[in-house]
Amino acid sequence: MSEAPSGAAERLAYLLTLVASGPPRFALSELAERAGLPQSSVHRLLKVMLRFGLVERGSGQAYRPGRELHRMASQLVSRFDLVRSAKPMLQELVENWHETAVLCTYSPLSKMAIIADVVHTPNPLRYAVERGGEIALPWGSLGRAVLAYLPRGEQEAIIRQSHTGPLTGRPRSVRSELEADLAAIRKNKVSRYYDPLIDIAGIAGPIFGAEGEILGCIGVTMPSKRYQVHLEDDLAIAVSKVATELSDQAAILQS
Amino acid sequence: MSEAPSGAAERLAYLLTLVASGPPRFALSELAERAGLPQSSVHRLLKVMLRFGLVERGSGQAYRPGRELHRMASQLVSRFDLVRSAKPMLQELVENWHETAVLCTYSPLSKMAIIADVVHTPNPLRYAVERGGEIALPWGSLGRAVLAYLPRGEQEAIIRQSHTGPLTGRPRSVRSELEADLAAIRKNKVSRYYDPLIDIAGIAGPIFGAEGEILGCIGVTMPSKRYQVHLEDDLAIAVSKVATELSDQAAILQS
DNA sequence: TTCTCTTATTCCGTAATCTGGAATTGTGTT
DNA sequence: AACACAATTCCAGATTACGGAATAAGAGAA
Repeated sequence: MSEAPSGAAERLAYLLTLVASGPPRFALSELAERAGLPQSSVHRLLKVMLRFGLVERGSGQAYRPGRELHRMASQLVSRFDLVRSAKPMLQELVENWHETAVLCTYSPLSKMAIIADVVHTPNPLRYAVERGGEIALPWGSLGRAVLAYLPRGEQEAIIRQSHTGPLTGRPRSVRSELEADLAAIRKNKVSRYYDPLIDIAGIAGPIFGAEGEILGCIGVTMPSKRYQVHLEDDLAIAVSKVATELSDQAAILQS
Repeated sequence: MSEAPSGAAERLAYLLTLVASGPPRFALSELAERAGLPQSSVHRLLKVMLRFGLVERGSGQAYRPGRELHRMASQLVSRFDLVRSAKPMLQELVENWHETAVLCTYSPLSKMAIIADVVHTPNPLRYAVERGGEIALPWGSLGRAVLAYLPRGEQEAIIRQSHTGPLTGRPRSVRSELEADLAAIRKNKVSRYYDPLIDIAGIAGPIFGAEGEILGCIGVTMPSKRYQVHLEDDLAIAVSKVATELSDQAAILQS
């Protein structure tokens, strides 16, 4: 998606994603630059979006995401709001296990997991996990909980195009090893990750939509030292339980 | 917007609104029919939306709203979720005044107010107000609370194109009368409506966004007989207070 | 006010893309 | 296997998109 999209339809879709994830106020030229498109073209498309209420004019010459976009958003969200449903579960996990609990949603466009919500551990030693952060799929418990359940083709593409770890800079583990890990995740319905080298570990469970597609994951992360305490399966079971519960909710509310 | 949109960009935007407000599963032919467009054209556009994750394929040959669309939605909603913020206020209004409380959001596209949430009165005599219902702006306290704050041009267009009331079938009140009512609403910051003929009455307050644009309104509706009880300003003040509070929240969270 | 600078908007010839009916392929069913 | 129905592809005609350059409109300063 890094090449400039061509054709009015593609460009509109592209601009829409930029607007939705961009600031609440923006200039035409700014959007044009972010999009890598000529201003006159962006202007023309913006006029269409304006007519459909997807963007609006703000004070001065600024643009802003439109009310129609917000309305569409709340329509979709009201059907099943993963973030809202998961909130109490994240809190409960932290309550019971004193480790940072994270909810990720998978973005099929960027092929990454995006941190949708976090509840931090009370422990002062913790990672700076922030809402909106992006997680590459081949590393960590969270990413792999998602990766394991993507369709083969998508998996392939993701694994092939990412060669060095985001934190370590090391080449990723051997292909066969990763495959085995993913198979294990599918078998146990839980993703465990432990890397003493960069002192990070975690346990995560996948969340599925109404048609079995992977929506994201929920899990806990911690320094690898503290992971020792959780070698038993009780934390894994707890994580798996909330993940399943969220999947069930998604299935029910869509049917 | 009833004429079939022309041009790829317009059509994509149009399809997007249909998908977002449509069922969680749909067929191409079904969407084509709803859109009033030939299947082959819809198919071509759907392919683009597919590439951007705005729609996805479900089981069988079904389509469904895409995860990217959901992600965009939760990004937007997390900034300011009017519906969520208003919920406790609606409940409080019903608690204190025993009349049905309603939250509307304005849709600039359809130029109507849409019922985003309702908490019903415990009283058995009540109107069947339902979430998702559309309200024409020139009638009732809710509609007018919005209409009063639209830009002149938009107001004009709406008033001119709607001639008979949705419930009564009567011609709308004289232009000058309506203008005076709207001016009064702007002055009092509250919209009062009382129509014994169709036995309906209500009080509503406008909700504004960060840049002063009207987002919707919150109010109470009741049979006109019970309205007598609320002639004093205390209910109006209560309604106005929650409306202002919601506007303030919107302003803060966007800045 | 008037001037200046910045940013948005319009213009317009070129040509790439869109268009939609018809034909084809695919899917699920009897 | 054969059917019905839906999705997908094809293709020639023409509408529309394209973007650089010119113009207009705002914002800010003097």
